Amino acid sequence: MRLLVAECTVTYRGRLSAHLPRATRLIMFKSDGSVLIHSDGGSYKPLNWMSPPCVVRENTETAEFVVTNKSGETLSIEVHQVHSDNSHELGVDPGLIKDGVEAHLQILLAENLSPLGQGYTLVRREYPTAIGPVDILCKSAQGETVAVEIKRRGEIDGVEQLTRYLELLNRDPLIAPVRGVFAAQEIKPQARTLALDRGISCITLDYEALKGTDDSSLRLF
Amino acid sequence: MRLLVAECTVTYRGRLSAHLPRATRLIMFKSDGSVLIHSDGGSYKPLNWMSPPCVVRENTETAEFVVTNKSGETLSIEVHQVHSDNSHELGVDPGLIKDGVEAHLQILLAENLSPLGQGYTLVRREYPTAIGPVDILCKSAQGETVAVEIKRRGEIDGVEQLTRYLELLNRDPLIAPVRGVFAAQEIKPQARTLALDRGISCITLDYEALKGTDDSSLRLF
DNA sequence: CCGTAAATGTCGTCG
DNA sequence: CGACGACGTTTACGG
Repeated sequence: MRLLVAECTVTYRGRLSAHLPRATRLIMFKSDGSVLIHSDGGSYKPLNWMSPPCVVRENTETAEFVVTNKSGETLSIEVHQVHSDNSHELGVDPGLIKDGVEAHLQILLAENLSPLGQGYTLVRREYPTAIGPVDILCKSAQGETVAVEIKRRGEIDGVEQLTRYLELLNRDPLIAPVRGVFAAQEIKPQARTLALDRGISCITLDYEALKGTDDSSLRLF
Repeated sequence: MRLLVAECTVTYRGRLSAHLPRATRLIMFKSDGSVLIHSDGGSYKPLNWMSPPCVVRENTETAEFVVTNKSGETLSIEVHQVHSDNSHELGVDPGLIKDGVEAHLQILLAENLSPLGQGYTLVRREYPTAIGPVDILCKSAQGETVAVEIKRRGEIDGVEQLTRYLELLNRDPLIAPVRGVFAAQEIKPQARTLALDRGISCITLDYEALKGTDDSSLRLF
């Protein structure tokens, strides 16, 4: 990894055009060819960048870098003044371990359907359909089939997604009628309104409470 | 901006939990308090990070950094061995200039509706409804009202969005019936199929051609 | 390689 | 400050 702190001017041409006027920035060259240009603020997103796979060509005469990828996108970096230029050998990273994403909510809810109500039984998780898998398919105490869509944050998109599944499932006379449940840690008002308008019920999930009922906790770290 | 290249172990606890085993990485401390941890590969997204506003507390005894934000999320960085540690004064960045995003497509199409067909007239751009603004509302040569949804890349979500607008607009007897047009630089096959199934027509837009018809080109850089 | 869905999404805008 | 949609979304996963 090469870290170049320099006054520079940058232009990207590709899916759109973007230009950075002359200023001092950090230019990060990663060993896979990717390049990131960071200012001293903002969030993790660089001002400008090129994702791998790509090739860096350095012109030492003109102090210009041109980074290109296969689709013909280019990132041109004109270096006016170098403040610092250091390279480091970092090696391959062992990578990130995560816990608490949607997949975990799905596993925990499938193991314990009680947030849905009494007497629910699991048909299967990731129930396959022609337009993608339904997160959880189960049956209520009364024997109704119930499709559950799980989100960390419940927004309109998720309701639309569940609606498409329900439409398809209800065309199958073997399992119709199917009722929909929208389950999320947090449900936005507009999503709740749309769901209820379509006869889909909403429940909010408590990840910590779900994890408390799980006998296989403390697995990751 | 402080650039620390070091062997480290990192743990994030917040919306989820995430852990990075011991390895050599770049730790970037920005002047607004934000912290980014990068490996020597992958794309622009750091392995782990904390977004501003947040506070960094350094414990020089234990060689540990703890970064906290208002919501109580924490990022703990345990430093085992320092390879390099440099700070730089970068100043405020003048920021990025962009050209070619959806807003430009919308402006250009509103100025010249000919891609829709002959004799179309603009009612207004960003036509307000209760569930959000319709990109372009116009009338055909035959006097039909037409709602246009513009995307750079046309996918299913965009068709769903236009469908919701059409449903709402068609409830208003003053402007009903309203026909839908899905316009994008590129339309995914599944989105096209869904649109046509719902009686929505699809057109692909050529940004360069649209810009060619625009008298106010070459404004940005 | 395409297509879909998730994301500690982030970022802008508008109320 | 929340809601909502765009993003050079990126990233992971499945066919």
